[in-house]
Amino acid sequence: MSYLDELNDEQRDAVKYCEGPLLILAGAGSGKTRVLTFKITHILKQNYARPSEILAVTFTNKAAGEMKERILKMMPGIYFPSMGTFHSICARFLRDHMEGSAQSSRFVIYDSGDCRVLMRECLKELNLDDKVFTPERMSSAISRLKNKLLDPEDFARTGISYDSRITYDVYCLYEEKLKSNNALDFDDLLMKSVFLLRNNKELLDRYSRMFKYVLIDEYQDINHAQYELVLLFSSFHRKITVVGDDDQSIYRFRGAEMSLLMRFEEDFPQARVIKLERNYRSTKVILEAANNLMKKNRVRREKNLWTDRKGGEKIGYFRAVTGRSEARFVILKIRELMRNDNYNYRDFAILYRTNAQSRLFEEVLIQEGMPYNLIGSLKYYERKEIKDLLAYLRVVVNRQDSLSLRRIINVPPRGVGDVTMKKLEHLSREEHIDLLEAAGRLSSSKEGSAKMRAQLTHLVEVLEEATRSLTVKTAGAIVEDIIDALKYREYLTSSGTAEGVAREENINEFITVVKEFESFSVDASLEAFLAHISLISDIDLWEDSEGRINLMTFHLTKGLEFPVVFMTGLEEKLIPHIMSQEKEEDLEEERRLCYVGITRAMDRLFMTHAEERFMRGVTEKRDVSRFLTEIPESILTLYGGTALPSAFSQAKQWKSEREDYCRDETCEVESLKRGDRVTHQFFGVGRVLTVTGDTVKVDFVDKGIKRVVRDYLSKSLGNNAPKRIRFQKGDRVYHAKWRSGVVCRSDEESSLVMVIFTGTGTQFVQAEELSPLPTLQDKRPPL
DNA sequence: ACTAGAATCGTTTTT
DNA sequence: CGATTCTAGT
Repeated sequence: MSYLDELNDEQRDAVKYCEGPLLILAGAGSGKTRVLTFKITHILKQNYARPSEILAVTFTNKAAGEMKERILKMMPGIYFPSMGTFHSICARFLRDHMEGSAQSSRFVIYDSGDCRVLMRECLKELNLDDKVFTPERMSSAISRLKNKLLDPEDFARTGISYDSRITYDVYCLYEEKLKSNNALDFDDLLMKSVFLLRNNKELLDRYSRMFKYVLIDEYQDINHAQYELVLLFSSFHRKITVVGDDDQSIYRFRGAEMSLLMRFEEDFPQARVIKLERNYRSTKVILEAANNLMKKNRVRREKNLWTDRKGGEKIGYFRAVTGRSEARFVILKIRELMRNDNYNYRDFAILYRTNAQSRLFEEVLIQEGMPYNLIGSLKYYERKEIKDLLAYLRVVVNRQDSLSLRRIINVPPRGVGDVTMKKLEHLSREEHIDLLEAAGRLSSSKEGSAKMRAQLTHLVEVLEEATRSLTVKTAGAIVEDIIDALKYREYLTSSGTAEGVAREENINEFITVVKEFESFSVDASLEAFLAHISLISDIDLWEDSEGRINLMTFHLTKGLEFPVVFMTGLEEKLIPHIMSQEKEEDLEEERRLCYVGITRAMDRLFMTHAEERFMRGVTEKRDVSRFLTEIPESILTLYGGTALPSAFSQAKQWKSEREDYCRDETCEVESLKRGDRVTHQFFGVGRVLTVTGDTVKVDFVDKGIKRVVRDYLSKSLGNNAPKRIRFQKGDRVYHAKWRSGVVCRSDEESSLVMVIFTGTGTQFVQAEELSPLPTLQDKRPPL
């Protein structure tokens, strides 16, 4: 059994124990993924079960994919039907078995944006004060209920206060709307699965007998509904393996209950418990920082994470003046490490608490011409034209989806406005027909203009025709049909604007995505495509082999590791976040979040923060995070900054870098003030009006008042005539709004440039709005 | 019905 | 600051 030799004693125990329930308490970096994959391989090799008899739940689809890949390397040709996230497994389960119940198997999955729209409708209908009962608050209240498996009736039995009366009304209406749209939200996927299993003994029997082994990863982050699901699926064989680490529980806000991990032995009294405490990932110094931090938490299992790796570099600490100089420090440090220690871009992770912090890093990275990967800005599916297209497709699959129909009923414009919509809604309610049917009827009546009716008739026909072709055509073919029939391209490009052409490009990209899906998916139907699209997460799309610096939130790093990690924005109000500083449980969760970040680092760790931060238009003073002060001074190395926080006032160790990072702030920045004469590459000569953070408002002689990023200005000494720059295919460019991109086409005549932007896709912009960026070859680390 | 400009508002993490 | 919603005017 050669594969078992690669494991340590505890890991091997965990792999070989297949007789009953098992709890693996796996500290950070202790090789839990390895244990899980080996265990599944072991089960298969020993013929304890077949692949279809194993239920394996991971935290992301990506993790599931990697696990499958690794097992496939050891045992080629295997297919695992039940390996994935709770949500994807449940979606599949419901699609297979919900036929005949309230929501049919053709349901669509509403994302949080869709749910917000739906919730807004509810609140409006109930005439609730939307200052007090905001869609966000009500949504999260209902989400909590669903995670606790309480349907409106269950909830009604538990409380009677005025607020809960309102919640009850909202919940009922919200559910009603979901039902009438034949839609489910994320929480429904879990809750309805549990209800289905509870109410259908035959189904429960079948599934629980089928799953001879149930394995759950990241058990510390499961919520009540998921827990119930685990119990149900494993109820027959009770051969359940869960892996978790209470110190890494960071999803309380979405219902995760750490206590479920804590009480596993009570739920399964005969359970074995195996602790994996040997860390293979990090240096001793990094573990010491992590362990010291976690000692401060009260609610946790005692543990002793250890490594026999030698000490390693001390943790780099940098206190910057502004957010921008913090970013600059990080990027220059990366340069230096690449130069001295042969690191590749992909070895670095820049981590932060909130997505808003990524901006500064992006800006500096762009300036420096360094490639990066921004994870968690899944902008693609948020683009208008893509959402429109998805809305069409949803209606095709599920004509009851009135939310989606409403979105596209007047796109392209068909003369359907508020008045017509009101009529349609009325008709739909009176006649008990869906909205699409109502549109069909109205279009053959005498109501409204003839032109509008003709166009409505066409729309209904196109959609219904697409629905009929569902069984015979692939997703891609249907998408193309609809785009052609509705002249969607023409609609986008008719305005003749650059934006329109860019949107058309995005449509092409979408078609490519659909076709790609067709080629790798077993099921190439439109339904399958829509289901797939709505359940992929940010991290699923991350490709780590690309040779780019990685930017992401602390939350998204779970399960990942990087040779060099930068933890940034370690300030009070950011981490612990201002919203999580009051309650002890919240605070402890923030500390765990910090712990998760620290334990991602393999070789080197840097912790940074800024004295002041520019957010939402104002600059605010910031204090160092209490978590940073919980790390012993003795394992920190202080890099230059303007001052030391009081907690470190004893430390004397200063580095020569100091001057480097201060220069940006004190010299260049300080020197730019109102009245200064400046030159901009494209706008020419002007005078500074105001300086706000990183943005400077300048009154240009030729171009008038514009706001530009400070870095693209230089103090002007003479009358440097601005040159017009020609862009060509392949040039890297920067745009104030869309940020970095690569030139695709350039039209001399109109000075329009087509750019594919990293985050936002294709756009057409005026050449004047672009600044050239150094190509990767040009920009070597400075010596 | 549609549009452009004004006003408002929110401060986190995500399947 | 920036995204979203509201409003007034065509």
